[in-house]
Amino acid sequence: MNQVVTAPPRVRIAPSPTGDPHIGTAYIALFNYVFAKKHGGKFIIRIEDTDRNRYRPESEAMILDAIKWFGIEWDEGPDIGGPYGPYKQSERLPLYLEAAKELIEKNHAYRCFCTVARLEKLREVQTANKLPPGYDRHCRALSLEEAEKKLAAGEKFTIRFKVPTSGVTSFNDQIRGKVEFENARLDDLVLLKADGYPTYHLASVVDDNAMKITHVIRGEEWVSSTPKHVLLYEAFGWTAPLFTHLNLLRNTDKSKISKRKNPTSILYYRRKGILPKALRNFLALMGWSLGGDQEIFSTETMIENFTWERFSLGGPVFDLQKLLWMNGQYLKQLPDEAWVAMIRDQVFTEEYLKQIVPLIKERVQALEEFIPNADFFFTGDLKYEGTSILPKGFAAKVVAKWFSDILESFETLDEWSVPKIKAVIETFVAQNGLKTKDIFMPMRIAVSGTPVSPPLFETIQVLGKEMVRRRMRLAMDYLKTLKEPIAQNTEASPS
RNA sequence: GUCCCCAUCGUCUAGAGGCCUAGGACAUUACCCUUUCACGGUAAGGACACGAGUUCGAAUCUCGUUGGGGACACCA
Repeated sequence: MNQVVTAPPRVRIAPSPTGDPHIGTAYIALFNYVFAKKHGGKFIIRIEDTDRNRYRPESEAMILDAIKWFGIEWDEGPDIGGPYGPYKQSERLPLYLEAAKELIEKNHAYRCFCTVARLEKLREVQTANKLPPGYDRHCRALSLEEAEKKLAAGEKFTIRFKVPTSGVTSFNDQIRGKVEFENARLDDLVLLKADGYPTYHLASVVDDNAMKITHVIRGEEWVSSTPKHVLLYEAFGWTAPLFTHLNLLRNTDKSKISKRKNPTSILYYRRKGILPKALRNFLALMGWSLGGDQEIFSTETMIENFTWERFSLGGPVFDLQKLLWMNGQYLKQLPDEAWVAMIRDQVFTEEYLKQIVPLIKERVQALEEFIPNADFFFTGDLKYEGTSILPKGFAAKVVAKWFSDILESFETLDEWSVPKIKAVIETFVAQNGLKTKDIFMPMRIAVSGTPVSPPLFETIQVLGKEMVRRRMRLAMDYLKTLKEPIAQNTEASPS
């Protein structure tokens, strides 16, 4: 387990640009970075944009930006290049094609003409019969002629890996030790999709090899596909890197951290005013410790003292409260000048003020009224009280469900703009046979904390998706605490 | 359902067979400091999941049980 690192390691993180930069990415990045620096190696960022359905063009820049803010520097990456570029998988497509072809030639892969519908049906039947779902290797048995015929007929196909049907595949995880899987339990995974893009499995193996990655340090969710990767390395005749699977950050209920239950966007924490060094320290503690009682330590100290032995395997619950405490510790140490600069540069930014002013200026008569009218643009979590969040005649449970549905629609938005937000709300109102006023007041109170505020859609837009999501979730939590049978004519009173 | 991983206070963890009557931190409670609030200080409650074994001795090693998590996509 205490492996000796001889050559300088090359490690990478491989985020996919499918949305906001994720806190889990920062966590994994930190350990990759620290490990690399400890041993004088290189830390690389590679963008895995092979899923064109979930691809969000704005996401890549956001991820790089967020990691930069987080305070760890990469030695090679899509923006700065490096000796093994390009560092974006969509720009490396020929490589994967060639690799897939090579595997077919070596008889380690085959074309699969099964339709998505057939696979779905198959899975359905398997689950119904309580069998583990998996590909039944239907096309593996296809003769060469049959395959050629389908190919000539222009049938769509994927390329699947021919996984050995017997034997055992194992790997030595740097913190878990030897992990073994029976090959018979593995199914023939897709390497190349019908659209010509590779799956993660193919792309990451090909790239890790091409980029001379020595250590793959990634999340625990990859443990069960690692034997497939090992088998791929063998099929190619390449040496596999050393694997390390870190435990996943968890919600309070111990499930894998999710935006439903926690703010997961790095942007949220930046906006909140969490200091990068505090976040790094906190995330480091989610699985690693210096050894004694010291909890506050710098990333440099972590690098100096880093060993995998000090890593613990239990899935750590992400505790916002402790992060806040730790952030406070760091904040207190900062000189006043730093505070002034931070408030000017991060809180009252020109960009943010420019968005807020047009919403406020028509409702005030003197500048001093600005802050009281715009306070909720600058505060974080709001406190809800009373029952004014409930429209007359609706149960709290119902309103919570509204919020949940609207939040879901917000998630699908490809652009956070007033027209799109408006469309979501209006569609929702129409589909549920509500009156506009039914939903406006609850929404307004949820996002601004007050029944008197600037226009709703603009407010939502300016607050930003992360903040709106957070506040609506908190409002939903609050709604759940309201006693169901609300006395009809009770005045709204603080609870 | 199948496979894999994991298991110390509510939470993050220290603990690598005797230093453990299990230590620290967050949170909680009480008191002190204080015009208030906060900070700070002091204190309290609070855990080795269970059962077998190995051993003179087990939180620490082994096995089983239970519990939790992850994976089983033409997503990563």
